[in-house]
Amino acid sequence: MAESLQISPAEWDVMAIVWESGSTTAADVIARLSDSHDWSHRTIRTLLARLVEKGALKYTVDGKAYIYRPAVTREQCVRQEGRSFMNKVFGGDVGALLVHFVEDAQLSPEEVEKLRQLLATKKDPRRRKSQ
Amino acid sequence: MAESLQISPAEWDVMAIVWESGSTTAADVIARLSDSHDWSHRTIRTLLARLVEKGALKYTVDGKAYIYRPAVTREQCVRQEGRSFMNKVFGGDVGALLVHFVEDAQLSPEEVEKLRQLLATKKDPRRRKSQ
DNA sequence: GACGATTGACCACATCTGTAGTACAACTGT
DNA sequence: ACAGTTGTACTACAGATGTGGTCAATCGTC
Repeated sequence: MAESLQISPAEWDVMAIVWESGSTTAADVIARLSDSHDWSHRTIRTLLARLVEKGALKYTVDGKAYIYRPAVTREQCVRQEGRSFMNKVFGGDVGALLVHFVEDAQLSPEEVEKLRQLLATKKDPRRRKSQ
Repeated sequence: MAESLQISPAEWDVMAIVWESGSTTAADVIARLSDSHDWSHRTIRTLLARLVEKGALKYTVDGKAYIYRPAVTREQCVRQEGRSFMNKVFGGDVGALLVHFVEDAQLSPEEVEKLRQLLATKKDPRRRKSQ
């Protein structure tokens, strides 16, 4: 199935809402984006249409309006975006990427601990498991 | 100074070389990119010109050719790109970002250990800082 | 049943990107 | 001094992106 979807930053904001909702209408997306963005509803409708065109969203008709649903999973897109970012900025070096974000970020002690535990499971191959 | 430079993926490949070299000529960049990319030298010259125009590179004239040098540091750009990526894909949640990359990546035991140590310095405020 | 609000379809338009081509000047070898 | 080589400047052009307008169908309302 359609690999390598190109989702632009503005489109991500729309996808984020649809992923979160599972299924929504344009009106809902518009309402939810109005807090964070100063976009015309036209703009958002255009983005929705483009996402459908790209195959990132699908819709069913419900009376007058469309019900939008994701056609790709968030994980899929995150993985893809993540890889292309990693390649672009860190030349594919995950280690460097992680070091950068750990250094740049303000992590709470809880997050640090969580990550250390997560790393612990990565260190020991026996606990790696399931591919 | 000039915040928010927009450096495209293709331009990053060029910048990567200039950052690494400190200062180079177009010919050198072209030569070094020929391994990894199948770009016409025209394309690379265009990218160099655009980067100068954007203020990411500067040059001095040396006889016939230009000597290009970075006008912005790699760290600056990495930080900026990192943040916009984090905001776009992870809604600004560094923790989620780190978890994602740790899970997605194949880290060598050495890398895991290095990261755990790095995290250790983050956890304890007393050891923070030290450079 | 006409009317305004809502919604999708289609259109527009400037800018950015990827990817080059053309023109022209300078340096170089003979 | 002239031609080839090399380098920069200017131009091109299609597809992606951000941003939004016009139009016509539809739906609820008076």
